Amino acid sequence: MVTSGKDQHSSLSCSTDFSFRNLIYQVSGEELLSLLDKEKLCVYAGFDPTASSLHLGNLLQLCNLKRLQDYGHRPIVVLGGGTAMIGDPGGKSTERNLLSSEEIEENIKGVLPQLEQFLDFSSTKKDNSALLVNNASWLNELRLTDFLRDIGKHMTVGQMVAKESVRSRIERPEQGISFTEFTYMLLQGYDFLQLYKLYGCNVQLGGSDQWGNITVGIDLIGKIGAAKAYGLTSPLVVKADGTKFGKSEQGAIYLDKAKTTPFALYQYLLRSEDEVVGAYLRYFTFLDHDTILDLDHKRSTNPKARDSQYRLADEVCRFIHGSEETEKVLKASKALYADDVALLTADILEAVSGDVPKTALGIERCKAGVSIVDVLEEAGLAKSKKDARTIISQGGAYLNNLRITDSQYLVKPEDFLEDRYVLLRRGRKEVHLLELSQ
RNA sequence: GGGUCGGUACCCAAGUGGCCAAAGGGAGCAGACUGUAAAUCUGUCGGGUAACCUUCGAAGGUUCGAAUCCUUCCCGGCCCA
Repeated sequence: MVTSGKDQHSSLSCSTDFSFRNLIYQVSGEELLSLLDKEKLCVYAGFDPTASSLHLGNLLQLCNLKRLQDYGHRPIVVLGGGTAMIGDPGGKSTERNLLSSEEIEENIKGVLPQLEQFLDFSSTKKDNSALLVNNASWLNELRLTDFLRDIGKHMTVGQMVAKESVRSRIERPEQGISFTEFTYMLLQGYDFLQLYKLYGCNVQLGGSDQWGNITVGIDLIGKIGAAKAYGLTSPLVVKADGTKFGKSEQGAIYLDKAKTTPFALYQYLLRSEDEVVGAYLRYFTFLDHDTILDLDHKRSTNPKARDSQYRLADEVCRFIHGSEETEKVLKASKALYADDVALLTADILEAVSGDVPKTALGIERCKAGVSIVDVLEEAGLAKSKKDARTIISQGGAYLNNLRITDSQYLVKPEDFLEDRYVLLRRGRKEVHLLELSQ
């Protein structure tokens, strides 16, 4: 289908691009694909502010909105200030703890600027500048009796119970589902209806777990608005072992650099498995098809070079944190993972010191020598002294990229490169900077 | 409310008076091999350098000695009302 040729990308149709990238899991109405190519549509995706930052799990929908904007469609980002009050039962096996409105308010403050950075909201861009709305603005105004008459009347309990998100919870009596969460789909459906009424928006994007909620909206628009609306879901993004993408052992990988450093984000992506990196390149980058196919080819012929992983990490890091930050990360990654100690100049460490967790060590204490075990524990690289000893005895502790094998080792001022920094590392992954202080 | 079965470390799950910090599996962590991948293999996996300390739903009790026996309580499943 997709042939080579340098001019492909610019002339590529929207639906072809989405198909190539394997972004289409379910569509309601096949004609949506041709509409995407022929007309300028208004599309939306929602994000519930359940944390104070977006995370990698949200990235796919953000990229999709951006792609569609690039093809001339108008994206609407719905911030779920209202729906976050209720909690989506989808994807959860047990009842959620409700967030307070203060927490949601805080979360919105964090998420808002992030959303604004990924799409073009400038009004100069003729008619498809992005729009950001908070569904609290209509949901919190909604009167229960009106809602039940106008919306609830159109849905049967049978339909609602049949939705996967609800059924899976009901079938397991020990989990159950509250009426509150049961109602969630109606609120999301109402969102869609509102957006249709206010902005003529008739396409909703989401992950595959959103399908049930999206179809509720489509039904409502059909019944109340007497219009045709569409839904498009993307596949669930998973890692090679089948678990959800975007979670590390420490927790979610956030897009906020205060929560997850650009360095950590870059490293996370760099470690993507061969089996899935091709999919990630399609999902999360804006590279043209030839480049992606070329990377596929290189990966199968010379996997050792890890071209795909490097490119993925680079592209995504640039997209999220910008080029300047990414250059620093590249430099840091190169230096910190080099076996050559000579590369570890204080300059480089200085440059990366913002990207890597850091602990101060007093010079007076240091003169007497500080046990490596204590240092590892204080830096948080080991959760206890025993853990620190274990790691040392197993050969997983490094000081300035040299393996420490003696748990009696004392850290002294001369270990500090140019009297300033010591680079600690646990295993292959976790690095920490020690800074000499007065 | 009655009956009954259960609650063990991050999760699943053995253990039913001393040999139990507690089998086994999974996850995690580290190492080897590699490519900062996967698979595989090895080690580790409550805290403490150690003596030892804290842990088997909670609190008491019996005993030289309790995860294991007794009492009460809390929580969950199933059955009956």
